[in-house]
Amino acid sequence: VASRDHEYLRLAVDLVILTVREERLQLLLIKRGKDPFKGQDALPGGFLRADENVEQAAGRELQEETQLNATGLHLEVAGVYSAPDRDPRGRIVSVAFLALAPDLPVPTGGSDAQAARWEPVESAIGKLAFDHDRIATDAVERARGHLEHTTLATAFLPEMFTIPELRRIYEVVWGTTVDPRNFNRKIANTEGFIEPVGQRRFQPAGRPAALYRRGPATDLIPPMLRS
Amino acid sequence: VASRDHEYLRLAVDLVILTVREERLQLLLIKRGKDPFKGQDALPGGFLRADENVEQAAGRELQEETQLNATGLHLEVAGVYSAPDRDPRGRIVSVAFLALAPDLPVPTGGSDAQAARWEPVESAIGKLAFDHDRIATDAVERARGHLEHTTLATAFLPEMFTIPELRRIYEVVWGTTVDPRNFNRKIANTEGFIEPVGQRRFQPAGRPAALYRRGPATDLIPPMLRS
DNA sequence: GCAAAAGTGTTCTTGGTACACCCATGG
DNA sequence: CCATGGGTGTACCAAGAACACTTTTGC
Repeated sequence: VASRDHEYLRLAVDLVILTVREERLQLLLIKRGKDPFKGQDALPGGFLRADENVEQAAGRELQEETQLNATGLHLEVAGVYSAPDRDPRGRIVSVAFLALAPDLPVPTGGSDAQAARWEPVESAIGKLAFDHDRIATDAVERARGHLEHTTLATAFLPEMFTIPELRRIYEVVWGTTVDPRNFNRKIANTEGFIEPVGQRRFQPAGRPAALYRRGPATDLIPPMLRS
Repeated sequence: VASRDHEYLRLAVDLVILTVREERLQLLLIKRGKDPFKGQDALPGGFLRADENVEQAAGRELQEETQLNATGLHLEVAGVYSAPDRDPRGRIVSVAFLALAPDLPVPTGGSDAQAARWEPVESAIGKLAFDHDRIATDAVERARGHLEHTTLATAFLPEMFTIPELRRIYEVVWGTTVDPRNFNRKIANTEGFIEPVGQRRFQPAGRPAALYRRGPATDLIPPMLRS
């Protein structure tokens, strides 16, 4: 492992996959199948291979450990964690990725993991293996900021969605309330955020909501600030 | 070097150090003293050592290669570059750092580097070694965005500065003009951005400008948008 | 008709933009 | 007094906040 100055090391990717499910912000966790931390909850992840970059490694690990398909999922680097003693197995530096996913079917366990499941962020953070509590905390805060300045909130929703559903994403992720009347006009006035699909969604009660899909815009100008 | 799946590798840090100098945004470059790319311009940087994290490695390399002191300099991770063939010496993944520095004395060459110097970003980018053109381009855009949402513009200035000097930072980094009258009130109304020091700076002509120092605020709310 | 939820209009206020004007210095 | 640049005041307008009201469904 070591050479001059211990400069050879292994590079891991760890994934913070968030979704909004049952009106709560939830985090994808696996139960570790091996030591160290066997049986404890952790972020999905794994080691970089010789023929891939970190983005490809993140997509592959997501598929292997959770059966989720990474195509179409927004995956971005959220941080680098490199404390020399962060992993008892030796010198391992981790590149953390953040992804926002729609409310997908509960994932099943894959190769290295005994089981994968969604858990609300408040109860998940505080009991994770390695330095994953810190990684998850940082990534969640990054996701909250993204909603202010980008159109990424739609990544939490399926292909077609209503404006009230989009608003609830903001409320759940931020833990605040958002005025439905003002939200509607804000979204409608932002060119390219959403595009009408010409259908409506019927519900148990109340007026049906119009359906939309994602538009081409990525930045939200002016930003939507948390109150 | 290689083990199963070539999973052992070396981790480098590369530094994008920006300053505003002679009314232009400039980038700190070194001329490479060794192959590969010997004699070509590149970003300062080097390998992670066994007993340090990437932030410490970035500060150490900055000191070694450019004699600049990293204490007090804002250093942040700006990206991870991990294409398998990005370095002809083998599998090397690089963590890019961004730093904003005041107009410091021209640095002298250090250990690995034959010479270090400032060069305007427009002429520097396009001729750098490795994938450093890409790294520098990404980091410069990140710095431009920081000025909109944070108070980091003051990092380009010495401890005491005037409001017109701060305004020129925005103009130079963004390549736009900013109305001096409106800029003054915008800054003054942002609690904690700057604090008056009670002195004035005399100049060849015109009314002396009041001196300020950085305040405790880090975020700029509401943001200062580029026109 | 009534409850429930979607969606519109209206007012108020805040903050950005544009620009006229005044202030403080050196020569 | 004039040139030069720093700094203030004011009028206008766009966008956010608060909230009354209308629309469209199921029962």
